[in-house]
Amino acid sequence: MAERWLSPRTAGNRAASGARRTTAARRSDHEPAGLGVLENHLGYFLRRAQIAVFQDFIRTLAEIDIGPAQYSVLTVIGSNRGPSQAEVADLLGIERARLVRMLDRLERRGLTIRQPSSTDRRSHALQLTPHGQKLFKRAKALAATHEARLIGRLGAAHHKLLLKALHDFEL
Amino acid sequence: MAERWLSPRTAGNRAASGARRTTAARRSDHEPAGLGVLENHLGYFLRRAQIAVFQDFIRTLAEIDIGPAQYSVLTVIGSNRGPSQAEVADLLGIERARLVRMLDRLERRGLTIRQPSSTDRRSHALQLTPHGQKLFKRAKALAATHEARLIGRLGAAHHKLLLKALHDFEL
DNA sequence: AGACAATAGATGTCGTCAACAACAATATAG
DNA sequence: CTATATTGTTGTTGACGACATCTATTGTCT
Repeated sequence: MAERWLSPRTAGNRAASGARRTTAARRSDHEPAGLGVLENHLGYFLRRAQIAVFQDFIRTLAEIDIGPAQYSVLTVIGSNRGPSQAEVADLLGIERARLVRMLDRLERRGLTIRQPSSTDRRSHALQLTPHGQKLFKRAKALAATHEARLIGRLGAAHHKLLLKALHDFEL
Repeated sequence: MAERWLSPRTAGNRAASGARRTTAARRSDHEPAGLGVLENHLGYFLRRAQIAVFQDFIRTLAEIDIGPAQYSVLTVIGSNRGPSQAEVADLLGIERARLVRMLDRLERRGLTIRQPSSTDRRSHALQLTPHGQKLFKRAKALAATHEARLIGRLGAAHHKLLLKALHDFEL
């Protein structure tokens, strides 16, 4: 079951939309509600950073209706020659059953196809369609815009530091 | 709609369980499947780090069946005097409707209660029950174990650096 | 060569998530 | 006093995450 720290949402939060102060904001007139020990948990801040970044990504790619998960799958398919579903699922760390359903939706949108493997009749060689390639090209450009915005906000050095620190992250 | 980068899972991955190499592993004998441009996306690595940390948290607190979301809610309720649902939802950045259902489940477990507010008949003052306080105490101890393990893995300096970098994260 | 094990992909199912909508009761603003 | 906003709740939807089970096919072992 997916679990997550709950954390303050970013763009689109109710507090941002309402003109009046929220109850929480009013409360801080006397005794601000606090996060307690959550302040010391890396997981909590990882989650909220992830939410913030994902929301910016989703907003940025909204015009082509591609979310982070779809982008990951398109990227792996587009970067490898006819990978199998097992390979894609393994690489991205998702259940094969889940990938089946994602591919179903991508196929319905005409973005990817399942080609019979020439060497293993159980397998498919996944490919982007011409339409999928075109859309993926646009997705990459938009994703680059999103990442540039992150870099702008964090600073190039900070962004690089985070990328490196998280890249080597292992438990 | 919840979105996420897909990324390699950590503990419990199929590759870890099977004795034989996976298709992806075999493939690397000739042409390793790659992540493509995902390698350069902060969001991708944020997601996989978050997944790794959450899974360790969930394993660590499995004995008391408390996930990150429940822990967050219990922490805010336990750290504030009779907060309202609106306050808790605002602070944690979740929809009020969602908190209602979470509180329903926590109440069913006998961990929290909704006291009528003395000042606002629309509101509840949320509280941990004695059982909830006891369980929350145990949860804090287990969460500290989880965090200590993170610190052990990352190194205290690295952990602190990440915590600070993510703490100030804003989009 | 044949039996058995493993793999690839698919479908079913369940509880929960995330989000949106709509509503009633109550508080606040004017 | 009336209009607007807030609090909490219920309903609903598509997707997620996970597990189970199945068929077709390939690989391994004897």
